[in-house]
Amino acid sequence: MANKDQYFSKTLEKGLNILTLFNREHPSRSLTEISKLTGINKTSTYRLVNTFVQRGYLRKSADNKALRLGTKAFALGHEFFHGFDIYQGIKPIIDKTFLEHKISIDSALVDGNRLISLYRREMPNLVHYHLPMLMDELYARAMGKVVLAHFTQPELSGYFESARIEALTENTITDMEAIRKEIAETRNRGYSINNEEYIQGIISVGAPIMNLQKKSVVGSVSLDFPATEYSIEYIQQNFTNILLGLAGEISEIVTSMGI
Amino acid sequence: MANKDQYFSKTLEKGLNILTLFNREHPSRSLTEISKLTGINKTSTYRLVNTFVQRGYLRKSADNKALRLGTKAFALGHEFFHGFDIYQGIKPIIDKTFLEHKISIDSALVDGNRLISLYRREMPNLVHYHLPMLMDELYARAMGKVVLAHFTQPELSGYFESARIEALTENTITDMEAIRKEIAETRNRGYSINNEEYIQGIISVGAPIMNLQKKSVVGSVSLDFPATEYSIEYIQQNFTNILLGLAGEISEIVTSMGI
DNA sequence: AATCTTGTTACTATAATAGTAGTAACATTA
DNA sequence: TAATGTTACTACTATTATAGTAACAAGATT
Repeated sequence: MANKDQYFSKTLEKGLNILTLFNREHPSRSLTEISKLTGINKTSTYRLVNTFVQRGYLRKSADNKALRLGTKAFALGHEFFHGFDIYQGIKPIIDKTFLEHKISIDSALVDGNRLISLYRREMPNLVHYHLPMLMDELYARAMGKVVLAHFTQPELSGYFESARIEALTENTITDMEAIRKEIAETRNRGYSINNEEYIQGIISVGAPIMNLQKKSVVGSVSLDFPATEYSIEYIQQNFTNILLGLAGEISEIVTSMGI
Repeated sequence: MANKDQYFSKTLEKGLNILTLFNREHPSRSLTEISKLTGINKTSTYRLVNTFVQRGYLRKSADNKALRLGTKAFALGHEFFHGFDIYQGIKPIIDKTFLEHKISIDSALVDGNRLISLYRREMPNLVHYHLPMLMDELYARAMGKVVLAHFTQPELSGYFESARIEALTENTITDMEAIRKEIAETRNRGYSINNEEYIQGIISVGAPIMNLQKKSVVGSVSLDFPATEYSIEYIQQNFTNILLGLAGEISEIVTSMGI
C-alpha cells in the first residue's frame, strides 16, 4: 500500500461511487453497467453490489436482475436530509425573513459544478411548479450567476467546460461573451439579477453565501418575484438590502459551522 | 476468507454503519464515539472516516474535530429520495385519489421496526405540523397499527421488545393487553383506526401496502381527518372503500416493482 | 502540574479483495 | 433452429488493503 493513502479506503470509495450512479434519471442499473461506469472489475462490483443488496440499500428485480435503490437507501436519504446541520441552521433564518417580508426565498449549496437545493419558502403568488433539487444551469439562474461570479478562475473554466448552455426561455443568455460579461457585472454589483431567464414570468435577485474565513462561495440565496407584479428596478430599490442582509446572516452561520 | 461470504464486503458494510450514525438527533459525532458505537477499531474507523471526509460525505470542524455530514451526503440524500422508484410510482396514485376525494393521505414504508414517511398530501383543514420522517410509534398510529397487524409473530414480538410504549395523547392505548387486542381487531377488520391516539384532533384509518407475491406488509396508507368535523363512524361508512382501493392499487404497483 | 482522553501515525501479520478465467442461463441474431 | 453474444454468478489464488497493537503529541480534565 502506498504510504500516503494508507488512511484512505479504496473499497469504501468504490462503494460510494456505485451509490451515486442511482438517481432520478437512472433509477435502475445492471451489474455490467455499474462495472463499466465505475471502472471496477466485475467480480468486485458483484461483491459490492451484493453487499448493498444484503443490507437493503439496493434491491434486485427477480426477473432481469436490474438493480434499484432499496428502502434503506431511501431511509438514509431522509436521515441525511434532516441530519444536515447546515439545513437545520439556515431554515429558521429564512423562515424569519419570509414571514417578515412576505417574499419567496430560495437557497442552495454549491456541490462541485452544480447547486443543491437547500431550503425554499414560497408566496402563493409564485407559480414555481416542480423546481429541481439539483441544478446544472448556473448561467441561467440568479442563484447560479452569483455563485459563478464568486468562483475562482479555474473553478469557472471548469464549470464552462462541462456546462451545456441552452435557451430555457426567450430571455436566457446563451452567448458565451454575454454570459462572461454578465458574470463580471454580477461580481461588481455584489448580487445577481435574473430577468425571466430560467422560468418565464419569474424575476429574481441572488446573493452569495460565503465562507467568511476561507473567502469562498459555498452557496447562494435568491428572492423570487412574479414578473407581472414587480419590475427589476423596484426590486433592486426595495429588496437588495434584505437580500444582502439575509445572505450575510446565513454566511455567518455557515462559516461558524465550518462548511 | 470464509467461503460463504466471499461476495460480501465487510469494509463497505462498516462504512455504511458509520453513515447511519448521523441523523437529526446526532448531527455530530467524534471519532472514538463512532469507533465505540460501530465496534470498529480506532485505526480502521479513522481510515473510513478519513475517506468520507476526503470525498465530502463528512466534514470535520477545525477546532474540536467533531464530524458532521458533508454536502455530498446531503446531495446523496436528495438523489436517494428522488431516485427511489417506489416513491415516484406511488406519487401519482396518491395525487389522483387526493384530487378526486379531497382528503388528506399519508403513506409510509416498513424499514425493520420503523416506518419511513413516503409521500403525503394534505387538506388545509388538517393541522399536521411537522410530522416525523421516521416513526417508531407504530402502536399509536393508523399506519403503524395496520403494519403490526400484518407482521409475522416473530416480527411482532421483535417490535415490542424494542418499542417504548408511552402516551402521546390522552387517547393513546398504552396497556399491552389492549394493544394486542387492538392489533387482532385490526387484522380481522382489514384496516386500522386511530382515534386521536397520536395527535390530538386527528382521526385516521389505515390500510396495508402488501407485496402480493410474498404476502408480506411493506408499508401502509392512511386517510386523516380533523376530529372536529368527522366522526369515526362516518369515516368508516364513507371512506373505507376508497382507502382499501387505494391500498390495493398501491400494493399492485409496489409488487410489480419487486419491493 | 499531573492525568486522562483525544486524534493521528508507524508497523506488520493476516485476512480481504482484485483479477483472471470459466460456467450456466438467457437473449439476440443468423 | 442453431450460433453467437450477453448476462449474472462462481472458483481460485496472488496481491494488497486492512486490523490491530503500540506509541505520540495536543488538548482537556482533574
